[in-house]
Amino acid sequence: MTAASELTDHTGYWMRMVSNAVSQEFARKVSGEDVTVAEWSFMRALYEVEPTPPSVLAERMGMTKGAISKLAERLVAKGLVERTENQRDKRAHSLSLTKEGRAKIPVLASLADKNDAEFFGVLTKEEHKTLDRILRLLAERRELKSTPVD
Amino acid sequence: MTAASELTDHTGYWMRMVSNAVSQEFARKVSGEDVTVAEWSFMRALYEVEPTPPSVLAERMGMTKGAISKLAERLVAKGLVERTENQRDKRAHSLSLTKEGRAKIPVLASLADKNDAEFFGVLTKEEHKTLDRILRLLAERRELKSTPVD
DNA sequence: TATTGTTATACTCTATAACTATA
DNA sequence: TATAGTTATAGAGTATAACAATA
Repeated sequence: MTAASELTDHTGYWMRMVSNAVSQEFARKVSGEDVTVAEWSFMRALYEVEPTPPSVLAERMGMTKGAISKLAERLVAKGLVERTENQRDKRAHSLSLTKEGRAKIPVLASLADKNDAEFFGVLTKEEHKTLDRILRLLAERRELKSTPVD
Repeated sequence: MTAASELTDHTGYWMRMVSNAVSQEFARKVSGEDVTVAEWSFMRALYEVEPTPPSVLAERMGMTKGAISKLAERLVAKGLVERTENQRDKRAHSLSLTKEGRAKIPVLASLADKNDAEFFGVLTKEEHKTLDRILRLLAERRELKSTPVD
């Protein structure tokens, strides 16, 4: 096994390349809705769940509290997310989508559908399903073992 | 088909999540070698190929000329990449790895192996192979149809 | 004029670390 | 002291656009 052959075998390399292309194109699509990819991701994580504290969101999304804070601030400013105080612990609060935020989800989801179709449409149904299953498996594993230092 | 069920079906969403986690961890690993993820990707693209003009590299990597220029500058400063003039066309030049750059490749590749093992080791051999094949297929397709505007 | 590449500028994403307020 | 969250700072990554040199 030479260095050269190893070089063709890095899944992470190809994943980054593909993921970047998908995200870049998706960014173009959602920019018309005045939303960024990270914002969509954040809103999605809040869809159809109970109001969620920043700390929980950070763990779920694999981001630091600081990053969550910044994103939340932007989304609150845009009127898409709101904070609700925690009566028991005045340090804490929870985040949830506003009515407008919820209303925007289907629009963004349909853009995501379109983007998925563009990029993954070349795959057979079977391949696409497999890819999806594997990615979710990996995402779940990640959640179990790693959130960046804060 | 409700909005809720669509929401579980975005491959791009999961891919971004997994890819970011993989890249972040890999960034930590290569930082000890004073190299970033994008730099590794760049160096990799130059490994075992003819000296390559920035424009070709940009297309191959799905990046703009400007981004390539900036990366190249940094790698030249680090002594890992060098420019060779083009005698026929004085506007143009080609990029290639220096001796030190080439020497660094196996080290970085072994870190990439380790990172891959950490993240994709949970998969069966068959799943891993399938994932790899699909990603490459998608990467090739991307190259055919899209390079960002410049 | 068209093309190769660089430079200037700006913005997103995200981290680390210091800090504030509350517990 | 410990914890929840914010803020300050910084750097990677990458785009767009204006530019310079050469063709």
